Amino acid sequence: MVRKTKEEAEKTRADIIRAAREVFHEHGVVRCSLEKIAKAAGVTRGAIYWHFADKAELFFAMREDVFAPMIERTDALLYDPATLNPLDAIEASVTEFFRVLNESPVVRETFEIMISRCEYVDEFATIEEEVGRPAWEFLDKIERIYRLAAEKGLLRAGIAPEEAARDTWAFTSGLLHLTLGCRRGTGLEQEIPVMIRNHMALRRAATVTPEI
Amino acid sequence: MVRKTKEEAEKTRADIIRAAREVFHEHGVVRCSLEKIAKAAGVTRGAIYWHFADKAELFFAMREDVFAPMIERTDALLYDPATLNPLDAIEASVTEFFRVLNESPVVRETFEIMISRCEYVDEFATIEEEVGRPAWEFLDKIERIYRLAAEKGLLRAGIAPEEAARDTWAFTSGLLHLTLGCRRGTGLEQEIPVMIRNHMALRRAATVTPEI
DNA sequence: GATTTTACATACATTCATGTATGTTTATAA
DNA sequence: TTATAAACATACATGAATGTATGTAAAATC
Repeated sequence: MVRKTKEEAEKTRADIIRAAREVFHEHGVVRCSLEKIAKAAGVTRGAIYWHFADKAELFFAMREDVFAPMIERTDALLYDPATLNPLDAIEASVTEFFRVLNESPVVRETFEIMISRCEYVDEFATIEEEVGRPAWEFLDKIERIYRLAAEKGLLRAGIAPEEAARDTWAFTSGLLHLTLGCRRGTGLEQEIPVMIRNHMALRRAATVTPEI
Repeated sequence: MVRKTKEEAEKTRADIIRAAREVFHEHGVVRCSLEKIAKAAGVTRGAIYWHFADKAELFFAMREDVFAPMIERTDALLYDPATLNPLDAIEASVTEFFRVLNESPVVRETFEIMISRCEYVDEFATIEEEVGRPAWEFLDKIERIYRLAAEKGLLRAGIAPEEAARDTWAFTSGLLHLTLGCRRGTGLEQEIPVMIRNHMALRRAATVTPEI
């Protein structure tokens, strides 16, 4: 059999993306061949060229597969109307991001590929812009939220919202790179929630702890 | 003429490293060919294979060329006995790091290559460990310094030295990745010293500002 | 001054990856 | 029911890139 139904074709596409992730992660995006990906997916290169124009497009599809739900998920926490303190929203969103990152191998592998297994040159140079965009959007988002917190008097006195936003932005990005770059087992993963909590605590306005 | 004097050979080696940096930066470490580097250096592949075993060794030599002086430079500020407040030492060291990064094209290109133009797989997987090592050593260094600051009562009350170290560590790493990842001209570079200053200011113990 | 290396250049063999062109079968629409 | 086109597999042409083997001329050594 050669011609498949639409569902079967979709499964083939998904198989290719899954195989691409595995092979990209093990051998690098530029270095690996489409032949290797095809074999890992149980198809031939013909199938890959049917579903994707080239390796760059396959890479982008693989990324989108993970990125879109991830952003949706963290944004939901960032903008959750039930959260009264905006700083709690930031803390919850960032914490959730790293929780998923550490618990989902697919997500983790995808980020590892993007950060340390891809050369952003030539056709991939334009992709770098795309890959980096969420980070820049995150800066805008938390800046607005920090401003909100400031208006509510929940941001520590003496800290400007823009300043807090850039600091948290750098902190988050650094945490991401360091936790991915490190060999597993240094125990950094367990510390992350505490680090985030401490980071945010520094920015919270002093409150009177209620006596019981 | 074929056989060169030792100084000429050293110049050839330096030329190759310089060319490698250019080509790595433009076309990626894995993707580019040694032929391209050879041409950019005005030699043949024979010369490269004479001076270096393979591309990985050339990459490593290029990195070391920039890394070693950089670490020496920042460590000098970090451990400067003339600096009374340890937090000043951290601030000076980090600020200097980013100053050099932004003012020296060679340094900047080298970091850009290591961060976004190299796939750390196969032979390069071991190199990743080396590339990441300074970051981990930096964590140890500033942790000790923050502890010193705490002993002197210069660290803000309520912050543990280890906690401060990890936070600054992530902040610095994030700043590096964000400033390199961004297209030039967003003006982030100018903001960096201020960001560092603000970051450190948050960690300084409250002092009585002397009245004049 | 003869010999040995050094510091490369040149040539060669091999391997591999890409893109496209061309089948081939079958779901699907008419 | 037949024509069309989807969903691939196969085959081919092409173009690198790598590593090594070999050549070679001048510097260094003796």
